[in-house]
Order: sequence, then structure tokens, then C-alpha cells
Amino acid sequence: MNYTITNVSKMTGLAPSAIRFYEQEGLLPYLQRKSSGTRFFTDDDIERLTFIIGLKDAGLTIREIQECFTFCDRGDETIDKRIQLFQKHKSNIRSKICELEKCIQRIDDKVTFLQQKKNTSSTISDI
Amino acid sequence: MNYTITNVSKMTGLAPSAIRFYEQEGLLPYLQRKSSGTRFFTDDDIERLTFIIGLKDAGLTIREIQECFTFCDRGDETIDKRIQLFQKHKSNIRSKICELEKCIQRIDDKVTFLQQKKNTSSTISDI
DNA sequence: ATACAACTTCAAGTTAACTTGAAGTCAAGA
DNA sequence: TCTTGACTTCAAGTTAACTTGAAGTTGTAT
Repeated sequence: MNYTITNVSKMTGLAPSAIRFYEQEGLLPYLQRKSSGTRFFTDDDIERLTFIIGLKDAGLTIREIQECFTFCDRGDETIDKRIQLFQKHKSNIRSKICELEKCIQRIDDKVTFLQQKKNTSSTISDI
Repeated sequence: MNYTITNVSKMTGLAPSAIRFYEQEGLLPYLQRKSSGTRFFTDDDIERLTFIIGLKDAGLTIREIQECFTFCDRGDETIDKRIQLFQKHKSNIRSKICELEKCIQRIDDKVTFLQQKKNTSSTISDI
């Protein structure tokens, strides 16, 4: 299937301007145009965009995402090297998740504390 | 112990200007000053900064971090209301974790693919 | 007493990642 | 044919999160 930029915007949640920006930054090198100049997107493009969104949410900068793709696309590195790069990204993301888990733990502690307070006394002030 | 801003900068890896900025944004409301006006930091402040760095690394904005602290600190809400706020905040963080898990899954898929490729053929090009 | 390092504030500058706006092109329908 | 809506480019504007620079203050060493 082919999609217009507005279709893709609705499918991905990205603003059309953001999609154009990503193309401009080299994140969508295989994007095709009609004779009129209008962009058209394939399912592969959608998949790539979805992956971009994922990496973005995981905290990678556009530059890093671009590097990731560059790395994926080039054939002058060994597979081991590429696997290594992915593993590195993965462990970065894992540590991010860890931080968030810690945050949730802290919040849980507070809630437990408040819950206990509610069940025993009734002065509303500290923590 | 007490520390100067340069001490804290070395301990945390944050630039002094960043620490001042965090104070200005309300992330360090309990920060004390000497009579001269110079900031001095306690171990509690360091702990708070470490927590801030963790949340930042996890992708929270300064506004979000500030809200997190505000929830913890304010006494003008009922306990139920505060618990509610915590739960909401928690579910936000949970969905962030979810995104990151998805990203890891994608990376794992890529790695599996590369691994298989390595074990069977040897042409180096796609994905 | 004076120099110097380390701090201070405040305003302006920077970078990433977009967004907005102006001005123009193109294809389809009345 | 003309209008309308969806697209295009390009330049300038915006926001977050800092950084940099200028100008001033303080505490300590010579």
C-alpha cells in the first residue's frame, strides 16, 4: 500500500512537519515521490517510522538514530559488530527502565506511608 | 557534610550552571546559603540531585520531575487525593517503561535475525 | 592592602527538535 | 475555467535545557 503524508501522520501520531523534518535529517532515505513531487510512503516506510518513534521514546537523539540506521545499512562491518551495537543500545534502555522502576518504588513507598497514616491517625501535614 | 557547588559538580557530573538552573526551576527547594550568599549542599541535597539525574536519564522532563517532588512535598491535599496523584504519576511512568520494553523487543528481533544470518549464509547487506 | 580564586546574579546565546507561516504547485470536482 | 484542498519548499519562530559572559562580592593568602 501507498500512503500520503497525512495518512502516515494519522497512523503514527507524528505531525506532517515532523515527518518532513525526519526525511530532511536523513532518517528516511528511501522515501519516494510522485511526479508531482508529493511524497508517498510504503509499508516499509511506516515500519521504519515506527522504529524511529520507538528509539526516540527510548531517549535516542535523531543523530543517534541516524547513526543506528547508517550502521544497519552499511555492509563494511561484521555482523558481530552490528550485534554488539544493538546490545549496547539495549543495555542503555535497560538502565533507563531501571531508573523508572526505582521511581515507582519510591512512589509506592510514599503511598504505603500515606495509607498507614490514614488508617491510624488523622493529622494531615508531613512528607 | 557540607559541599560547595564545585564539589557537587565533581560528585555528580553536573555543571555548576546546571545545578543553579535546577535550583531556579524549583528542583532544590531546601538548598541553603551561607551569610555570604554562597550555596551549600548537604548529603540530602546530593541524594536529591542523584535522584534527579536518574529521572532525567529515564527521560522525564524537568517539569515532570518537579511535579514528582511537588506531589511528595505538599500537605494541602487530602491523603486520598495525594495517593490518587501518585497512582496517576505511576501509570505514566509504567507506560513509559512499556515503550522501552517494546523497543528492546525490536532490538532483540534484529539481533536474532543477524544471528541467524551469521549461522547460515555470509552475504553482508540488508536490514 | 591587595590580589586572587571561587562564588554570586542576570541577561543573552546555543542546540535539538520541531512548528508555523508565507507563497506556490497540482489534481479533482462544480 | 475556476476553485478548493492537499500537498510542496524555505525561512523564521518556539521550547526545553542548559551554557556563556559580564559585572560584582567574599574569603583567604601573601
